Amino acid sequence: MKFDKSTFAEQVYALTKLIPAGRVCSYGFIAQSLGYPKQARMVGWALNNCPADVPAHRVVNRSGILTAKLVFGGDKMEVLLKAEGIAVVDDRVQEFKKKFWNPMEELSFE
DNA sequence: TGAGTGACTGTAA
DNA sequence: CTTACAGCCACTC
Repeated sequence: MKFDKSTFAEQVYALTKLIPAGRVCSYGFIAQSLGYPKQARMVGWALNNCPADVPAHRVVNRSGILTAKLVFGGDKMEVLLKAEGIAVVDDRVQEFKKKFWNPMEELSFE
């Protein structure tokens, strides 16, 4: 594991920061990538306490739904995503499968 | 110490 | 894709 030196939350931040603009990822996938397949809720918790430099708006649930939008406090999340080229309709990411970012492809986690 | 809650997910219908 | 149920962990009261 590449981030095993950091805490779970720090790992989440690190991975989230690596998400390229115009791409999104799911809580569960991040958790799984870090070695905690059932800790999706902890990813959400971590991002809830995330520093300002973490692009948490690129992280959605498995259906591509902007569950964090409400917590973001308005439509900031949706605006940010749209600014990066991600179509958002009714709190849902359009072409979610296509926009999904797979950490394994970029980082060669093995 | 224990019950309640949550930025979730897998399975089933 | 949605809805419903159960499981999961950390945090708050």
